[in-house]
Amino acid sequence: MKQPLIILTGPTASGKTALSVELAKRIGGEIISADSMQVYRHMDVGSAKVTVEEMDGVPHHLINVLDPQDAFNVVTFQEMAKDAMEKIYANGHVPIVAGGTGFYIQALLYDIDFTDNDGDMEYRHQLETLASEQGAEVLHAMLREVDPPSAEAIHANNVKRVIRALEFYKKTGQRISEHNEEERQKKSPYNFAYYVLNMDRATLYDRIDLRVDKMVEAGLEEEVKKLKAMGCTRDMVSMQGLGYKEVLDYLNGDLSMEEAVYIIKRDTRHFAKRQLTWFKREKDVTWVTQETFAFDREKVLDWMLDDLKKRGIIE
RNA sequence: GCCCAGAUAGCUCAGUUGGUAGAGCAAUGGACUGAAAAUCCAUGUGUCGCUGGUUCGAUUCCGGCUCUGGGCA
Repeated sequence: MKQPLIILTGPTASGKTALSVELAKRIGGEIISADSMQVYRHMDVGSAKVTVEEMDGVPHHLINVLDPQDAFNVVTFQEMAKDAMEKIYANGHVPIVAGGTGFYIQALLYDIDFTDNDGDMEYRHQLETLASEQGAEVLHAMLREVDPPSAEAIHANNVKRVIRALEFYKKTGQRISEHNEEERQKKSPYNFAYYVLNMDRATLYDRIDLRVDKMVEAGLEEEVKKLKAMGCTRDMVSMQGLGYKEVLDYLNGDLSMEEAVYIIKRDTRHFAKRQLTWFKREKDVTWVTQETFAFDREKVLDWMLDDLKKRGIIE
């Protein structure tokens, strides 16, 4: 018998957080955050982190578990999330994965195998300098030597992914293109429902702009100042978050606050669009268009509960 | 009131020595399997302000008008 798993996602500012808490309360669920920024402590306003009041007594996992100096990636996410799931099942509860990082959701839902090869930082840096000194084409040519299908699929300018493909080959002796092909065939080991919250694009963009303004009012600048004082720098994973890198640039005198806010809004819109592209491609997703429920949370919940029963995920 | 400079894609602007036009940004679509709030790719027709004239042909030259900046009174 497959274990139940509920996924509740959508682009930023689509209302995931509030809905996930309500859903958890109704079905006896616990929440696992699939968010690459809310894992970090001291990063509350910029990551739009759920507050303790908002949690309303519902257990949340993978929130405030790392320091901003710590690295975070899919693999650690997957490990931590699987850990949390075991505990939740042991409690007799249903895990609700809520968060906007599609890649993380995929890794968990299909139990993607990231094999046990460690990231080779030294090799990465070596390739990075090679790329910056001799150009991206050189790296791409190297990849074409060892893994032609990957070279075909990955654009030469996408240095990050070219490096990962090369690193994978070096560490495992296998082509990442073959590995990906195998993983792509996987069926989920869970009895799941994958909800994606969405709404009219213009409405979403308005909400994003409004949310960024609220973040600034809520003290984004102060938060980043503290992080900077703690020694956080742009090269850290945590400081690549939207809102953080821009305010850091502002604090370093490279931008005016006005410019920083403009960029945060713009890039958050771009991000939301990318999230949507990801979910569109993901199979087995159930789209939840907010307009059809007149943006009424109760109505959405009623519909979801009904849908979950039909799927046999809850009783 | 007079003088000068503008008026071209949603925005900022370039350009056509007269043969109906192009960049950046925005926007849209896409990729993604150990950096993913990251990284990367693709897509550019718009009464060239309005109106007369010159011309085979005007967005481009000339006149008038309207609007917007700036300057002088």
